[in-house]
Amino acid sequence: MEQGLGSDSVPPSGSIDKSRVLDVRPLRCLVPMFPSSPGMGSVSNPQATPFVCVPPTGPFPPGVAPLYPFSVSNGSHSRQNTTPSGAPNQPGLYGFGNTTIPSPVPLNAFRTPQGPSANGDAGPSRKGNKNRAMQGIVIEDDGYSDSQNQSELYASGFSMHVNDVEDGSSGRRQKNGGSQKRTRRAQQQLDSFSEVDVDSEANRFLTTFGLVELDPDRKSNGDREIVQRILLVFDLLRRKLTQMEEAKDATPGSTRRPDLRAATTLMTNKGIRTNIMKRIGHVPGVEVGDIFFFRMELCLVGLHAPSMAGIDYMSVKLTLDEEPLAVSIVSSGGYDDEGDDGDVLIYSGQGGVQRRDGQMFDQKLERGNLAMEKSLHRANEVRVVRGLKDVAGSTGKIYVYDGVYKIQESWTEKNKSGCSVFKYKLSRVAGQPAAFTLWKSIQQWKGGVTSRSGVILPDLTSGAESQPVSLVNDVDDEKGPAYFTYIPSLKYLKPFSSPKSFTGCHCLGGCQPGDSNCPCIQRNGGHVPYSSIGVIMSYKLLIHECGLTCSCPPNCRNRTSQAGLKVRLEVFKTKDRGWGLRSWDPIRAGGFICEYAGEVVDASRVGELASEHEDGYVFDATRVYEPVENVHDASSESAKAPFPLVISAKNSGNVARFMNHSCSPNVYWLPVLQESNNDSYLHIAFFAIRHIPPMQELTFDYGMIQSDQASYRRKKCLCGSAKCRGYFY
DNA sequence: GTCAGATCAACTCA
DNA sequence: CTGAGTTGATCTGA
Repeated sequence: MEQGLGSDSVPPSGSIDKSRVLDVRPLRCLVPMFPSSPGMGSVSNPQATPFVCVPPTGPFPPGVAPLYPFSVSNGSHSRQNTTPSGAPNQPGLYGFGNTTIPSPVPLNAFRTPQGPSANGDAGPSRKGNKNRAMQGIVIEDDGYSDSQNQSELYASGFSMHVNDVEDGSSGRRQKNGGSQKRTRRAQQQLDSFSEVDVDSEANRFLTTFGLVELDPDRKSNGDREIVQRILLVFDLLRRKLTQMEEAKDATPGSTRRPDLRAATTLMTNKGIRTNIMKRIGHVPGVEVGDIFFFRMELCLVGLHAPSMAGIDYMSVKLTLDEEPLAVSIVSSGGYDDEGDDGDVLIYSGQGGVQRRDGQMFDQKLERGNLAMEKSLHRANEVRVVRGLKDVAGSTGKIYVYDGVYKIQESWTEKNKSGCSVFKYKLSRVAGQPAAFTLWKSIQQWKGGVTSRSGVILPDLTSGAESQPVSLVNDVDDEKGPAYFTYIPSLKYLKPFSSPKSFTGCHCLGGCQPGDSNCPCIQRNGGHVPYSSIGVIMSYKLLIHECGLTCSCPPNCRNRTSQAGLKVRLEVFKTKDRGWGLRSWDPIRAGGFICEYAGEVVDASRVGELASEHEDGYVFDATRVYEPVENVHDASSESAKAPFPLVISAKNSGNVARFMNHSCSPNVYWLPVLQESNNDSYLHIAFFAIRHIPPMQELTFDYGMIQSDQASYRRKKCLCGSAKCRGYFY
């Protein structure tokens, strides 16, 4: 039987003839009769179809049902009486809020205030299985907080037994119990490393970041904090698993998927995810412009649930019937989506491709395509995630949340193989911060097509770095910071001396993960601390990089911080905090950004530096750092450099001297030690805490001073974060 | 009608 | 370029 259609609304035949659904003509000529949609009438073509669209709020013209003809029942015209007009609306949430449709009654009409909903009496037509009903509804806190529904929720796959370690060895808790697929998979995992290892790693991160018990409310509805923490734990776990894979099996051909493994561990085994309640419109905790590097990340934070499919949709109870509405799409260019000026997107429907042999056939008006069609008529907001090629050169993709769009029209086209494909034209809802268009602008700046406005110097390093660093002021008249000499790395007059001699490694081709004989890898606990693209793989107190006496080449993975800038940076004038630093390129969580260059200050001279401290051009590794729960894992309680390194960047330094303080930073530093014979050179390297979208200011926590000088060095903090301490040093 | 398990589709990712 | 791999929706049968 069909789902989601009440017996009272089924046509005389007694069941829905699917072919009729699929044969519905492309609905491009259907135009919603929303009173305030001028211009849309121009595409109207009344003769093509007997269907008439009506405002979701009604009133419905006589004989016209709000839904598709095949679900019309005799009593349809009386349905408006059944919608609770007094129900509190959430303007914006459904995308109708500030437009011409003041009251999104149909979309939230299904939300029942209290008990009755638990018994499923939301309407006689409530069919479909429980999952469907539950996922189809945007729920207010009171709607689903009763215990029955919560137990239903967990029964549908969200385990609460987060500490259930003994379960780990036997594989994941899953619906399809002992299928061969799973056994084979479990065997493969045993071959690499055991589920127990993964589980304990996951538990470690979850404990550190306070996610062991994720309360149901925050699973249903996220916030910025929980979204960032979940993404952080995901990426830490993913990197850890990658590192473990590499150590076990150095052959690059092995197709393992740490991203999937990490996501499954968190979502399925631990129930760590948020915004699992699908909704129309923005997702709490995810901001326009946020970037992601894996599809599973979209899934974890509830931005886009399907792990592969491009269209996410939900069932919404509009009147007595449920209908699918699109909630989000991922545009990855896989179906040659074309023609967009940044605010308009032409999106292709899904399906039409045989996955095995790539054979094409006509797309059908079902699933996501049907939901898109419905959303066109309902004019609800659809989240758009743009998939872009990673400019950093690696094969991966970057996903940018570009905010909400509305579907303007739809039609079908014949593709190259002669099969029909659905097309949807979406345009961006106005008033949202630039996201995708910003990326396009940056591409043009880089290509020299258009120039960045307010550029004072195209490259303030004068070629000292491998990448230019622009100096930009589009805020006021200031022509630049006080004069200084640009040097790309830290200048030592005299190295620290280490007690025991170190002669270095002999890895002529660079230190390779899994090479247990390499002394540099040994010093790093058996792992190369960086990935092949310069991402720090796990959080340590200290990184041992290869030094002067190592035989490996300069491009050795274990010399990442010596290799210079990886991203295109600019020094810019902030509104109220002097000069700051930001990046044109996206930066992955853990990505190396730069070191802190300058002159090493003799410890005995530190006292003389008061004025430089005033200027903020001093880096002091001897400061006390608050436990940075968002950065360091539990084993690294307080970061303390092994040597009392103090750096002055007043007279000479690099881009790092422009990085401002924030109490909620997106960058952190680690001490990096390069040893040769009895000499120790300590450097300070900066890494991204989380994914950083282009043009977001880079900031780190300057740390605390524990001395009597503290009080007069104290400065008012303008970082503006919710967790701001109010001052910094 | 409900539920669990199986199957299927999907703009992945290395 | 190929294939192992995931989630969520849908289907099936008891």
